[in-house]
Amino acid sequence: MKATFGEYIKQLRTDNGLTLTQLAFQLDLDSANLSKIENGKREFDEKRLEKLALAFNLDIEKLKTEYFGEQFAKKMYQFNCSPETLIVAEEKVNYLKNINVKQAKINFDNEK
Amino acid sequence: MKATFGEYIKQLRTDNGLTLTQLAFQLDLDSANLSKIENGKREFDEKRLEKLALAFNLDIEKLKTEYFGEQFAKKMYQFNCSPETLIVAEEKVNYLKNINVKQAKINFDNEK
DNA sequence: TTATATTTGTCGATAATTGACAAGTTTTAT
DNA sequence: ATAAAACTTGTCAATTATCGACAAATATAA
Repeated sequence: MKATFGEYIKQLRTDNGLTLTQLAFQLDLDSANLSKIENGKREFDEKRLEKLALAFNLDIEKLKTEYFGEQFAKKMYQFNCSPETLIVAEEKVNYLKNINVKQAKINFDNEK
Repeated sequence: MKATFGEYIKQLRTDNGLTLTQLAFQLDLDSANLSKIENGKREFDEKRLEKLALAFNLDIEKLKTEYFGEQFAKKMYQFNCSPETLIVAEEKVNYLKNINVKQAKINFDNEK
């Protein structure tokens, strides 16, 4: 596993024999900026995840997992969060999904 | 558990019998903006976590856990991330801590 | 009602992000 | 060795996001 998403992209790119310019074109990016992304000097924008998946025929879900996983890790490292943070996050995601389901049900019932 | 950090603050505030104006003052905030935070229309800035902990005599670590946990949950919900994301995050945090420890050791050794 | 508390809308200032280009360095091929 | 291609770095203007501040509207309570 690569520590940073930039390294991950670089790996993909070189493994597939692409130049910065070539990949940057597919991602609708300046090659100089892609270089910075690969070297951790800029963020990769989530709006380009789809294009990245397309470029290398990757599962978008796996890519998202990698991408957001790293974002969370960076934050946690930066602010010295306890591991408990992730457990809380999990609980809260479930809570969010639940209230959404319930709301959808209410809406559905009301439409009848 | 409250789903959003705003609700959590509101709970704390009302439980302690404070008005928006009173708490906002302690947080160095406009009461109107605190209201928006409580109602999820603005973000609570992490730089104020300390003041919040002070205002209610809370453990800053627990507060951070709650705060960042919710941030991650929101992102995951918004982008429909798989639960796997959190596992990846955990791995990556450990990885980040490790390389930092190693780097510190190298620096230390080189100083000798 | 009158006062107090809360919510909502808006706007300008400030800060963060991004795209773009130039200039530099490194790598590769001949 | 040198020329071309690939990569890196620096910078800056433009865009975008965030924030503080205030006014006005609504809700709550005395």
